[in-house]
Amino acid sequence: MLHSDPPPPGPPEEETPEETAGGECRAAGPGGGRRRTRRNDPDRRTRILDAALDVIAEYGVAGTTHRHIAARAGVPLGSVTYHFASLNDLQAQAFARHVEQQATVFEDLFKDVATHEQFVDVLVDLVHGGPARHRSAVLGFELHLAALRDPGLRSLTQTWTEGSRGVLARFTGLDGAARLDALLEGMILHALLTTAPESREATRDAIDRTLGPPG
Amino acid sequence: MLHSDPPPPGPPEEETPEETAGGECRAAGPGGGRRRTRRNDPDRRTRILDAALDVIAEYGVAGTTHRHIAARAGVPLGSVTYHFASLNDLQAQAFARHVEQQATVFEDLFKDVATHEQFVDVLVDLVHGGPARHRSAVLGFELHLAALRDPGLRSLTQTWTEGSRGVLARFTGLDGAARLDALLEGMILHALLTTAPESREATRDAIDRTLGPPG
Amino acid sequence: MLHSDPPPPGPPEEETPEETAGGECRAAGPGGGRRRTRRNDPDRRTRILDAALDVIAEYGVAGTTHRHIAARAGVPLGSVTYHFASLNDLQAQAFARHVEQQATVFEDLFKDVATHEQFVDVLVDLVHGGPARHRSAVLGFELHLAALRDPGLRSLTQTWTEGSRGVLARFTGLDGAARLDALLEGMILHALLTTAPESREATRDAIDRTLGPPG
Amino acid sequence: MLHSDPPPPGPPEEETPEETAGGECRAAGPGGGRRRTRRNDPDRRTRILDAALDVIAEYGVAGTTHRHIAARAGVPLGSVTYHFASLNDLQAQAFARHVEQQATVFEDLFKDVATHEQFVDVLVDLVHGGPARHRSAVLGFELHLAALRDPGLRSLTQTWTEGSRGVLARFTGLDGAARLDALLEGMILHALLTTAPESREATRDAIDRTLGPPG
DNA sequence: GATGAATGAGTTTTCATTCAT
DNA sequence: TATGAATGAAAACTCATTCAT
Repeated sequence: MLHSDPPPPGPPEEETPEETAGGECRAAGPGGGRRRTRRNDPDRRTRILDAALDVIAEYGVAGTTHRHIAARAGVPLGSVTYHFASLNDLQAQAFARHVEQQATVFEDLFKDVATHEQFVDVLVDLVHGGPARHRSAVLGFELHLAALRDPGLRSLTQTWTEGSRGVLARFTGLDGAARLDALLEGMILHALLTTAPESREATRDAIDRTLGPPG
Repeated sequence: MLHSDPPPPGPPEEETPEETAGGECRAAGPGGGRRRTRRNDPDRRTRILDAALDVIAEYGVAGTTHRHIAARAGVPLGSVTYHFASLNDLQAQAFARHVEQQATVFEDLFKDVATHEQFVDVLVDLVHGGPARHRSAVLGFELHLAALRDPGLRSLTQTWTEGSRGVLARFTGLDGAARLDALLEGMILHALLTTAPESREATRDAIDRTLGPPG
Repeated sequence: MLHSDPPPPGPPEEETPEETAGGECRAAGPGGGRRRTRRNDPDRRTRILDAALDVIAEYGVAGTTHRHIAARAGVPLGSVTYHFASLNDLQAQAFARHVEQQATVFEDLFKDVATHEQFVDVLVDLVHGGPARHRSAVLGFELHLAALRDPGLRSLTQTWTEGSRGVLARFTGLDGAARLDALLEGMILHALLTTAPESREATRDAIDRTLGPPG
Repeated sequence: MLHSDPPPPGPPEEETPEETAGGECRAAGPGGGRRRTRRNDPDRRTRILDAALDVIAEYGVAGTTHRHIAARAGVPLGSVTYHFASLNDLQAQAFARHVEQQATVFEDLFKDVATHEQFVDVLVDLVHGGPARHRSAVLGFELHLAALRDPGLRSLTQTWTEGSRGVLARFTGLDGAARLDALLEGMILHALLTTAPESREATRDAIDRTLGPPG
């Protein structure tokens, strides 16, 4: 449920080239031999996915088109439709990549947390992340909205929620994690939109209450 | 920040009547039947706005088109572009209408609340509102996302937030209202998506902690 | 063939209200009594015509629409369609008004011409009229182009040509007028477009040759 | 400034083929007939440009639409918008092509001119070109009008004017070329519109005076 | 008489997707 | 394998015109 910006799309993790996408209608060439001219741009697929995430974050799902994505990725239009069977497919895979990345990022946030104090500090940072977290926060909400209408995306939101709650639960227990999850989500959304941000103290207070003894 | 469904928008589902009018001036004999074009429809504008909200709720801002809206409102396509200068304009006015309506609805929810018990009950109902609240909840989040990119919509989200916080603050004080607002937002979003809803008790517990003494 | 800007649309010459246009399909009311509520804006018709000429000059025939004209004239859209049966009609009548006005203007230009010297001076002024003549020059060429495709406008161009040649012929004879007419037309067109205008001397030279003894 | 008709644009008049392609991928059995979609059409772009010029000549810039052009070129509508970013763009490129073509045509007219007599003969032919020159003459004036409003087209009219004057100047000197240019322009415009064409002798006379000794 | 509302046709443009190469 | 060309569908929007009031 939390998000921060993914590493720059330089050298990503060399996705397995299982081409589920593209040209699934095409008659297989004679012999189906796997020529390897493709090696010259091995991470184009992931470049496209990252570009798609950029576009979704900037223009919303409504403004996401093959052309925008191709332009952002710096690849020809045909390359996008070649690598992904449909725009829906591409969006789904992009969101999947985002969730995967954010799971790691989120996990790492708490790597060095030893005390409750530190734990809360990290959470407050998360809410007050400012522009640095803008992209990932927006992507998170876009995914939630999209999942509302596309059941195929539900597994992603579920994975995400479970993952982040799992991390939080190590510090709060399962119930506290659920409460915290909701609270953070709401506070991040408001932080994105407000012109008068809450103080860090107010944020900390809200978190403390959620984690403290029942009222 | 809270929402429930507005009254059903008049008689919808009446697909575009496909009126083949035009240029019949010289063909109609003295016995020409009087076609029932242009019914007097004084609140067509608002019907279109309600239809737009329906469409946004169902398909998202991404899937909102003049055609969808016209079909849903039971008016010809040209009628939509006649009443609204652009699709953006229409969306903005629809959201404005939604915010206005929800302000009233939200206010009314607490009209008869006398005790703290009753107050919390209403809040829990809000989160667990089920399909009845689906439409307004979705519209709320769509508006938030849209406002993220269109500064022109910010005043709406601000009005909304201030309004609902104002109502809540009568029971909780300003700070409590802000905390509650965020918490409810997050819980409603999760309630929309989850397949395993939280129990009412868990929801009540979260609310109680947020309103109770600091941890 | 020459043109300069018409007088400001203040008090025009009170066109005869022969409403050939508008609502020709409407069933005449009982008794067809001529109520006189219309007297409150007697020159609205001509205001619309002048606005149409403005729009044609500025945007070309291609950009001429009821809406543009209505906006320019400061009248409601319905008023334009009420006074003129069709857009074509309106354009034709606007061009007719223009030709009529320009005939007068052109005539007046030579009112005080006594010598050949003065005559040529006026012609040179005409070509070098600058922005003051821009509108009428453009309208002249728009009319010519439009008349190329709409034979109904031919009588206007013919009237115009005959009129201006008639005036010129008083100083040059018929043949000279025809030559002069063509030369001026070409020079005016070039003057409209060029960034490096000819000198007045060059213009005068060209006129002199055209009027002088055969080569 | 001069113009004559380009070679006929390939095989026109072949209305849009109404190819109902799309999404047949899963329906075509192993014996599915091989539809002859997408013929290899390397100069479709220029065919569209020529069609655009035809349409402009026939209906004017005002009547030039994607649909008209597509129909005239015998290509589907989408093909026109694929090759040209906007209708303005298309018009500009079409005009550019026209100017380019006419430069050559104009040059060629004078290729074999050896004497002054022959030179004047060619000019008189130009003015009295009749229907054969209609298209290019109209296009010339349409371009001039369009350039009046779109500064981006000014370079075209400038190129054109300079080019034709350059050719004329070889026979007349620069000043004479400018005078001749204007005179011819005006005479061609009048020739297009008049129902009573001037005699060739009158045309020759006007040219002679323009080229002869100053009056 | 005059006009705001209304509408169907048509405009430009965008776009997902297909396919020849 | 990869891509530029191509295309049908549909999007947003414009507009001449009609008509109830």
